[in-house]
Amino acid sequence: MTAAKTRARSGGRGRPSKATGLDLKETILDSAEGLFARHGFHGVTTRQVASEAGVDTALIHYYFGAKRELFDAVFLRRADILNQARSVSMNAYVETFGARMTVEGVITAFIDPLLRISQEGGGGWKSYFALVAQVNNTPAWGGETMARFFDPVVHQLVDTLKIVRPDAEYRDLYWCYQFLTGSMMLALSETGRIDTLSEGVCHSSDLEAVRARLFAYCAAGFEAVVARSGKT
Amino acid sequence: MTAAKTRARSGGRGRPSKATGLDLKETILDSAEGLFARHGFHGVTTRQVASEAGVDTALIHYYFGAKRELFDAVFLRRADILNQARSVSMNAYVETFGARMTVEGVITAFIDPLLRISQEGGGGWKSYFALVAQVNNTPAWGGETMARFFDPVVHQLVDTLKIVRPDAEYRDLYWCYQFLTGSMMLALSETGRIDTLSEGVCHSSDLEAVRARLFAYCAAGFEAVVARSGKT
DNA sequence: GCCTTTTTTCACCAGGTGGTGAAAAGTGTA
DNA sequence: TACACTTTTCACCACCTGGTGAAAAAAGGC
Repeated sequence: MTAAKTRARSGGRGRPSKATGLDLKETILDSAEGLFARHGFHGVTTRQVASEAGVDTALIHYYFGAKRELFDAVFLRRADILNQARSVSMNAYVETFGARMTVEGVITAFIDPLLRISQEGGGGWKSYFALVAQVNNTPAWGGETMARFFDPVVHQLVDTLKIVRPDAEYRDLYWCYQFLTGSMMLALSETGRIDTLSEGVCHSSDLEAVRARLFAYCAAGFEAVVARSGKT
Repeated sequence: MTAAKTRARSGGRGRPSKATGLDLKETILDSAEGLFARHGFHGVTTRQVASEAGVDTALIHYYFGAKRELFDAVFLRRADILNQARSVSMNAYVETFGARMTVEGVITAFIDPLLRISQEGGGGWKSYFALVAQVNNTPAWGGETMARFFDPVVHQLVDTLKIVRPDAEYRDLYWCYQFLTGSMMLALSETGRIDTLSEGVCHSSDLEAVRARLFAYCAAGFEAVVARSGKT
């Protein structure tokens, strides 16, 4: 519905207004992304996607094949952008600070691109992060899906942290990463839970508040775990 | 299937072996719990639940009504036990340590009951935690569901932390709780992601490893956030 | 034994599901 | 114009969905 209106409105007087081909493909992905993010894979029907995109059901299968392939296409579309942004951010940090790197700096370089993209990248990204958070907590097939798309950049984080704290054990690094990703994904998915929980004091849409706390939180936690492990 | 076999096997030679009434109700809840945990609410059909419980589909509606009510029954069944265990644990900590309480102690009293229950409470609890983790990351209705069942004990945590660090602002406390709950739920849901990510170094089923790190991690993060906020 | 109440099964419904095949409409090229 | 090709629509299928009502079976009270 929404997308259909937008599409019809988009062409002003000059150009032919109807989206076609690749544009329409993109429209379908947008609708699917929003719906999957809100209701999960099984909570969405191809009919709903088609309806919101203002498109016939058969067209979805024409472009993407089965429903699951549509889901993968949604997941894949932004994964590359995300991975590249994080990789660039971390490389830049390493090259700029070299031997003066800190744990908090590395973690910031890892997380901040996501916050910035969520803030500046438009509405689609918020849906996407909610989707990833949901997949991250899906036991059945979430683990492999996450691994398939995001493992390399995580290994880059772990390796960089290992440079900053050479004495740290990999066991600790991986566990700390899991704690970190749990916090980060929940914050990025903006479920609204903190709004009601805090009775209006905090807002899950306030990513600036997240930025002001999450980096320090994770870094301190990391240092504490490493220190405790070394002590034992 | 599984449950049906168990049920048939359970009665040895003496007693009538067939479960009935409340026992059967419990069997249905068990099957539903495991399936919902793995595949989410929409990923499970009442037929699957019935089949795994070795029961007719209509019996599910006879006992629980609509599918959503079955889900709520699953969610509710263990919520009370959970909340009471946590509340008792925190009260005991407060009474035992009084003015000598620490942030890490409070956080441990809040989280450890869940770890212990997951380790000692039998297989159903692991499914249940996976289920809660999934609901926690569901934007559509996860927020209200979590609030409905778990808000009171969270407020107890926040209030206790406020006693330990009276200068801390509530904003910081709530954000730290969100970070904490993200880490905790992901660890408890045992998605298996850390196994593949760490290439066998860590195992998501190793809750002892979680216990050895998560409390210190969260406590240090909390202290860092509070310190940073006070400095500003 | 009989009778009432609860528990369990069976047959079934209206509507929705993912997906397909062929026709139609549109587009570009000559 | 005619032609080949891509994109979009339409009608449709076999199957599954949550849910119901009545009959059957079991359990309990007397």
